Amino acid sequence: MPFHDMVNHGVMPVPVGLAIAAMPYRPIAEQGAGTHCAGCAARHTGLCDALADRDLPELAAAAQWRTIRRGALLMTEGDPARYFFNINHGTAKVYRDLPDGRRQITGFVTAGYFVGLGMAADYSASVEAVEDVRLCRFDRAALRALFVTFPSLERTLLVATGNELLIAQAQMLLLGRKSALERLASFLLAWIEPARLTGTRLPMGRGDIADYLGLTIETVSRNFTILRQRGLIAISTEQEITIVDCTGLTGIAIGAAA
Amino acid sequence: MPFHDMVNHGVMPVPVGLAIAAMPYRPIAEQGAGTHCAGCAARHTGLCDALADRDLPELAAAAQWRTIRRGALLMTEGDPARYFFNINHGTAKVYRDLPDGRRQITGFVTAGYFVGLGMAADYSASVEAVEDVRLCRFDRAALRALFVTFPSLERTLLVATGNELLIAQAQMLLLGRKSALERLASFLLAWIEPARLTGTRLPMGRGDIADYLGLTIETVSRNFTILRQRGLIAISTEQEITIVDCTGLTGIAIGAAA
DNA sequence: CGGACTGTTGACGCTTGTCAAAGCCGGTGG
DNA sequence: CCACCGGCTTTGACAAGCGTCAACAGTCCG
Repeated sequence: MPFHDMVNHGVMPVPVGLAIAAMPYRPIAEQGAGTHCAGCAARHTGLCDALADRDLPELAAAAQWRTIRRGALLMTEGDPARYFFNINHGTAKVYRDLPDGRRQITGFVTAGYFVGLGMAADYSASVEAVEDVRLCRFDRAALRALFVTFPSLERTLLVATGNELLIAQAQMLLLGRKSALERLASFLLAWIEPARLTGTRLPMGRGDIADYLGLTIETVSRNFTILRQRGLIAISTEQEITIVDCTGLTGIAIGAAA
Repeated sequence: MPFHDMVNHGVMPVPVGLAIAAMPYRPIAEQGAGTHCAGCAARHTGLCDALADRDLPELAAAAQWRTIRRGALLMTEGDPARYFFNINHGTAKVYRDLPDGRRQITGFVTAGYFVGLGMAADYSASVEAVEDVRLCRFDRAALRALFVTFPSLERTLLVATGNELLIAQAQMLLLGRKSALERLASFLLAWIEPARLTGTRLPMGRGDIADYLGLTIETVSRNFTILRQRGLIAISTEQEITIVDCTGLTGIAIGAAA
């Protein structure tokens, strides 16, 4: 449900992968993925979507299923980039830190997203699970070798990386030029299905939202209150959020004059 | 000479293409590129570097040489994305605007850079020449068709797009978390060769720097003065800039405590 | 010489950050 | 069942960094 296609001006554009509708829970520890790929619920939302069924085993040989607990790290900035990830379920935050502790979350990744697209020798950012995450982990070297046999893998990654770049451009506009209220409105429109009448619980806390929008926790909280008092959103005691006035919220998000 | 490899924290990472050393000026109007490719000064800095000499004619068939005057647009946000560009000389700015006129420059592109990497149906940003620009213009549809014959083209673009993404992440950290002084220091380190003793003239004006760093012209100007007064840089009357204290400037740029 | 453009500097105000405290909720243990 | 504790969120008072408005200086060019 997160990340909807909005108008161009800075409301976040479409994501790299579509969220999958539902994902039956199967208690998977750590194992090779070979036997699972064909019937995998993420069969057509991930990297494997680039291949035909008969070619899946070759890809599966380079992959492993993993479950990452909330708060655990998928990767750490500066470590050798051994793996490439494909999120199947859950949410993780991608971030960079400054030496004195200031943090910028450059993006949240959910089902269907790739992690590790920038192909440098070392990871360029840290990634931490915001809620429990299930994913497919690929060995980078093995994956690169498969590019020769299956150019469609490279095509899929090129499209995904290009989309990430567009999202990044929108986020630069947000961080460089939007007010706190405009940033929060943009964020909510990207994460909450506007037509949905029941409340949506965001997986990340106020601190993560602040680090994503380049603000402080207090400023985020104050602007939540402003949006609520103006009747644009509703917030339940369980922190479930509903968009009440989508038009008004969009107007704020794109920075329409006054 | 612009864009040097810095430490990780937020000083902009390496660019997608290396700047070429020198580029002899030839008054080229508008013509097919076929006869020029083999001897082109950008032969090994652009898209053509992905191909062997004997395969160049096929790529050249989809390309045209162009010269874009300072202030002219390469593309406009929202227009159908017919072309793909490879800069050979000069500097251009990539930007997005909000309806009320606020502008965010998401990047400057120089020799070796690709423009139009995010493969959407419409251009996602506007691009304007900051100084006269010479470039190779490719027809997108024709280029896509060549991907089948020459997968190495796709590989080159994937690497380039990945690098752009890393640069974008660094810029998000800059825009979201760095002070005005830290932003300017980061920018100067990316654009001026630190070891160079003679002054460097930046191709863009204060307004463009402000739009790139998410600041105003006045704030940029004030922080130039601060860096100069602290003895970190020198500025001649012709607006040529020299880095005097690279260590100190780097310390500010990465946000080292105090 | 005069006008346009770019860059610099100053005074002031507003948005946002900082510091502090209180409310709310869930979990734990008596 | 209730008291207590810890984390997260909200709210308030205040300060600081940056934006806004305005004036002025330097350069280019007619």
